[in-house]
Amino acid sequence: MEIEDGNRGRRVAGRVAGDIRRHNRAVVLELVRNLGPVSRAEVARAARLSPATVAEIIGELVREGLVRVAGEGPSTGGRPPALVELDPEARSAVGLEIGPRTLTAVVTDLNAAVKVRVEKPSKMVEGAKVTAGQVEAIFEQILQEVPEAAENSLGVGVAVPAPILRSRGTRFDPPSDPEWGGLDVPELISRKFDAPVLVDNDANARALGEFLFGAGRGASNMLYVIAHWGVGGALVVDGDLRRGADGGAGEIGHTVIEVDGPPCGCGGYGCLEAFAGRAGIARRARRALKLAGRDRLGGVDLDDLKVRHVVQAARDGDELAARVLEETGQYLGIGVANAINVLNPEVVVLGGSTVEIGEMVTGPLVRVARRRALPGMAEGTRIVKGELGEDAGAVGAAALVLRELFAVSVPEAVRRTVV
Amino acid sequence: MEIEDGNRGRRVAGRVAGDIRRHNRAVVLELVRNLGPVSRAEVARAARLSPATVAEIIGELVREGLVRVAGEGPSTGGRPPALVELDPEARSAVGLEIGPRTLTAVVTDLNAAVKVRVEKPSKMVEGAKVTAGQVEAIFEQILQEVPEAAENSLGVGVAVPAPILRSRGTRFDPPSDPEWGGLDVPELISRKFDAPVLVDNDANARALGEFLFGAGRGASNMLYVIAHWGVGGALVVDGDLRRGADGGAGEIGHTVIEVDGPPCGCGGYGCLEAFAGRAGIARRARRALKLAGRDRLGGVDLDDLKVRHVVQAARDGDELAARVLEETGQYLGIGVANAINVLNPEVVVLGGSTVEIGEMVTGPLVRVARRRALPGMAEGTRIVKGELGEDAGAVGAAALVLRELFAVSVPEAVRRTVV
DNA sequence: CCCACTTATAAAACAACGTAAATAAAGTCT
DNA sequence: AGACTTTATTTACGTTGTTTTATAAGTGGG
Repeated sequence: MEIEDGNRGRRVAGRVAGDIRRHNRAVVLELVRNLGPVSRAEVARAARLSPATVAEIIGELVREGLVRVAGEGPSTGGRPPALVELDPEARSAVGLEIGPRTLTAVVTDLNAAVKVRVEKPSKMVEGAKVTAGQVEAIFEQILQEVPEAAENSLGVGVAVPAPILRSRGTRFDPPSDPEWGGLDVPELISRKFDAPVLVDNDANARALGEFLFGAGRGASNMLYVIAHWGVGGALVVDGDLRRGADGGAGEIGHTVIEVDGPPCGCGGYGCLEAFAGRAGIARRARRALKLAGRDRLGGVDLDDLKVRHVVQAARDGDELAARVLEETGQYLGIGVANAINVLNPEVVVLGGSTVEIGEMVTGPLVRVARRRALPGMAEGTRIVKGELGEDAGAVGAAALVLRELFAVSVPEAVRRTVV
Repeated sequence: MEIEDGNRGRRVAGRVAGDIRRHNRAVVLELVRNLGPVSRAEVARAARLSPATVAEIIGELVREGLVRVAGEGPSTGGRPPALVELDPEARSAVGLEIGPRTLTAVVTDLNAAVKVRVEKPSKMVEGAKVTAGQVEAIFEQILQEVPEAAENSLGVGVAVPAPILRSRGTRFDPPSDPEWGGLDVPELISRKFDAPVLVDNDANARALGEFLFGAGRGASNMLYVIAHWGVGGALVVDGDLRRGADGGAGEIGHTVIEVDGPPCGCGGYGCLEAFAGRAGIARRARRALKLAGRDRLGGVDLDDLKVRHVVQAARDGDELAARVLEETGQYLGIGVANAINVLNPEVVVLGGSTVEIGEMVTGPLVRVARRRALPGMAEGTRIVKGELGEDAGAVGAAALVLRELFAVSVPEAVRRTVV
């Protein structure tokens, strides 16, 4: 119900009765989801709505199958409540993560629990055509394993490793690969799978997943940080994922933490990613080894050194390697501290392979983030690892769809929907 | 209508019919304000509401005196429209800025135009008692000059140079002065002036002023930066001022831009403020002079060197001083670039005395901000000086009150209101 | 064991709000 | 002069949530 008008870009629109109903329906559904088996009366209290209204909405949800009765609760001095809960099997959602080397798709229930998982190798460097073929193959396989997937599904969410800017379309061109040639993801998927398609970048999708179903549940302000090949992020401000003016918000990886720092892949200098991205970690490791007069690490030549070798060496007790990882955490901690100062979130959720390295990285990360944030600012901030695990990208993509059901706030204006 | 509930901190609340009316009233009033003399029909189109609804709401606003008819517009082939516009004189607002050395109060109309201005010197170092007395004196003077101020006023906004955290009260204790002793601003003002009082920190107030009445008008995403004694900021995200989880959002001044940089007043190292705050500028100037083997600048001894001496020297052609100011702009530009990457705003508004130095600072600031933001990110971002001038703080404080009238989105949960 | 008291749920009367359609008002255009 | 257009107002109506009332189904004291 929000529109763009001539008012210099500000969105202003009136509301009608249907908007109230949509809002209250989402509020009730979200409360039923979160409070587990719960009585209508308690939902009414939590939502600040009258019992009558809540009863009617829940009746509607029960008729639609989204909510089911779940026995009777204990009496607290009166008639015992009839409990209701979300029926997670009522509908499903599909999430597809297009990674640089792999395609991962999941079919989830309404709790974002993975029910079917399909993975196919597909290196992006092989071009858009090849990836398109693999995407089609994935959806064929999904339909084979779950023939009713399309009808039962709320839609398909897609996470792509590139910004989805308002000023461009759903066509997806990774910035790292100018030869790619463009891939109109919704168009492609709608050929095989008859459901709405929503596309967003992978950091936003993961953030949304953690916000709705993972470590950020219940927070109003959340910062998500993903440290993988690059370093990215996404923001939840006052209860909703925020994309900024053009959809590019959250790019914490290219904030400068060293004015005259090393060059970064983005063309700048001293970006966080130049220190704590994969390439940056390897670069620092090589430099440290050279300074120490060593030309090998755990049997690997300097020129072939990858992050996994550094991790292995650190686990095997190599102190230099351990220090490189510690510094990685420290750099990330500074980036996180900076973002905490700007956003003052109540929770920071960390994801990505660099975080998965473990305590060697996250320990210093958390310590430095707390120490270098403005005193008082980070005290109330939890800094935790994501809960969505290895399939966070695909599950987050599914969350793009599930959000439509649960999100209380008005959905974003930028929705890339086909059919 | 938003409440805190047990749902792990997330705010969820149902809406009722009255919420619709409140929302639509604000939408209509905001459109009338922004579109100047405008017909009911045009407002209806812009608001996506039916002509009937808009007519009724405007009738209500006219009866209340907030809106008045302003002649007739030209016919476009049919009945000529009766134009309506905001009557800025209908009500007033009071804004008080408590600065480190000065108290400034303004009485404004509904367009935030200053009608009365009262200033009193009051150094915060003299303690809360003295300041309290001066605040009372200011309101006495206001009531003397405009006896009807209290009845006519929507309320009093107060901007204080300290974070207003949700976790603390309205009691205001500047972090720089532990001896201060606390000042309950709403309580104090309500002794003299019978109107609601809203308190926020100065950066938030200024940002709100620029957003509603100044350089940020019409934007949805805005970053405000104030470079004065320190460096601060505030955020508008998706059409509303955002304060973060605890009210501390926007502290751009203490983001780290140099991992091993110079110590900052906050206890950290390499913060933006350590380079571009007043103390940082003076420190860099002294250091540059020493390196150049000079012990004076424009007749001033190194130990007494203040920013104003650097500015004077630069204006008089001193190249070293000019370079110090250029670097100040560059450091600020890096901080702005970092925030642009995280927030992707459509406009950055600059304020504070350091920005007022002029092109010598803002030129490099804008250039560096554009160059060091992620490619593509800053292209659509305007970077401009604030439009509210010298009284931006006090006018912004008044905006805290005016916002209640115009703000379309739900008002923040944290309102410090007395009476 | 019964009766007063709670608590939960359902149903009916009611009030607020916006819309659609009809009507009136006041112009333009051929 | 007559058809058409645009703006504004009035009226009937539908949606939505609330309040009130009734009903169901427990608890607890005497």
